[in-house]
Amino acid sequence: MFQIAAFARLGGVSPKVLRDYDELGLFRPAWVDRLTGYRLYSAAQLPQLRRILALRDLGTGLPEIRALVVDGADLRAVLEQRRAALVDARRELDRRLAGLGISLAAAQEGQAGPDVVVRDIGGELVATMDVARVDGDVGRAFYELELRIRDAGVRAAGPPGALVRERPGPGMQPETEVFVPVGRSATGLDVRRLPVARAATLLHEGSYETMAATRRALDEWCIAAGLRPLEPIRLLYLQFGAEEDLRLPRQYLVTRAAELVTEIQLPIDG
Amino acid sequence: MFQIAAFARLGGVSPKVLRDYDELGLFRPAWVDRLTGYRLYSAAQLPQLRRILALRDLGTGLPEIRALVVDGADLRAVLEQRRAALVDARRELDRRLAGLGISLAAAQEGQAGPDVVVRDIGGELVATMDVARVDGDVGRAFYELELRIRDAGVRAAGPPGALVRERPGPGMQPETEVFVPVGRSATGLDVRRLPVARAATLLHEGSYETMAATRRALDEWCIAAGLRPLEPIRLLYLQFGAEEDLRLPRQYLVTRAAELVTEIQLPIDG
DNA sequence: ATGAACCCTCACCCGAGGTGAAAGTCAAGA
DNA sequence: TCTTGACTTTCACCTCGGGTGAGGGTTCAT
Repeated sequence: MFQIAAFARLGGVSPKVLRDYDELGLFRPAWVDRLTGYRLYSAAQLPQLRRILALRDLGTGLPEIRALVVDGADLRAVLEQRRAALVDARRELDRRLAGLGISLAAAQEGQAGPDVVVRDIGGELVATMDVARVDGDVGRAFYELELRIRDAGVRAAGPPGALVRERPGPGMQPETEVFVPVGRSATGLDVRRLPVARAATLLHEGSYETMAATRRALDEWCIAAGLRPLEPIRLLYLQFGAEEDLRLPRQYLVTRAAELVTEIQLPIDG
Repeated sequence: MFQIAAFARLGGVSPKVLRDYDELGLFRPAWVDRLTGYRLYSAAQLPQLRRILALRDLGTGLPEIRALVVDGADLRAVLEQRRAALVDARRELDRRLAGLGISLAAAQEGQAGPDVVVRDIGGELVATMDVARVDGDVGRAFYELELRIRDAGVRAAGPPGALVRERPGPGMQPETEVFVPVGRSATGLDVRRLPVARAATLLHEGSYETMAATRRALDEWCIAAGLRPLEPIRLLYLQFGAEEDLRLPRQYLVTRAAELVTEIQLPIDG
């Protein structure tokens, strides 16, 4: 029989871990001295501890390990699930490393890399208007859309945006649809829910005239990260200049071009 | 200006995170209402938040992010360090996935996979004896070594083991050296410190006659995990049968072959 | 005036342990 | 027999990056 420190050394863990596992009912000592409370472990217990540690290294939670080791739950199901989780983690890791490479290359030249954030977007209820309906004039499309929203007695619930299909087909012009988040549907409005999607997002600061460069940087980032960009992309006008009678919440208005903030959201596959 | 919930949505975080970052001094709202305590954020702050989130996604700790973003520490050094950490994590992840593949294949056939644990070993002070000095008789080598240790007035500090060079050279026989951990050096003993190394470890239960199969399983595991095994391997006799007058701590003694426990430690590269 | 949707602080919870205090146990050596 | 040092025990509190909920204040539209 081994005292706790000796056994912990054999297992490659700390005594505290063994005491915690004892308390959790996950791994109990072979013998506990009634008088002193000393925990004593046998060498035959070591393989069992090793199994627990192997599962733990796979990222299995302690309660789940207990279900497996103590209650005899289905090992294969858990292993399959752990594999899926590890594969996901690996993909995520690869993406981070690729982005890091770009940031480091930029840092080499004293610049800052693009702060791309991959996250889930969408799910908002929005009122939409196709820009083609007003001769391709985005500004006027927003104006008309706001007018309609006001007429319908609805309030904008967030910053406005646009869905852009950059390559709707060979030789075709980009198709743009503008939208404004709304709280509820109403007659006279084209209201639908934006699909939820995973997207690589990058902020563009300043004039819209320099946005193409930011758009390209996002594309390059995605390609480096091994992500396949999808259509349509989304633009979110987080801070924009507009006529006062666009009845958007005041907070999105700004006058100086340098203060414009636009988010480019590039949906990705997987 | 945005209230906290709206700004949190734009950043893709929860309001609690923004409040925590404020308290940490990591990211403060552009304006705080004196009367109500309401935090108000500007769109111009969003890029800064995104930078923080990008660093966080790389696994940078919040205090370190603060050093970078608030105190203007050296970004490149941190990025390099993060890259090293991520590369390490990726290697670890690949290893776990490979081991998981073996376990799943075994589970497919209703068996249990080998519970290989990769960890750092070594660093102990040991008294050694070359088995060649007693005509290759391992049992006798242990006996002689124990005798010497006793004569030197030293106590064994742990289970005995062996260093085995399985392929010392083309056409050569394995070379074995036995050792016993000791607390201190003494005259008449060959005492040295075992080198610290990263090793894939696997327990073998039962008779020594079936140990070769366990040894092979460990080798296969390493190859699948893309690890290069090194020499010499270490065997640790965690529970063994021996004559009573080997003055090892009583706890390592056992009589029945089924209760023998031996750890095979295969040093690996990286 | 009232309800809904915000906001504030404060306190506690999670996992998987690390750290340290106060006190008990045990074996070897003087 | 006494001391010393290396063990052990329990208990409580800390870590990190948040989540959750209570209790109470504010703002806005109806």
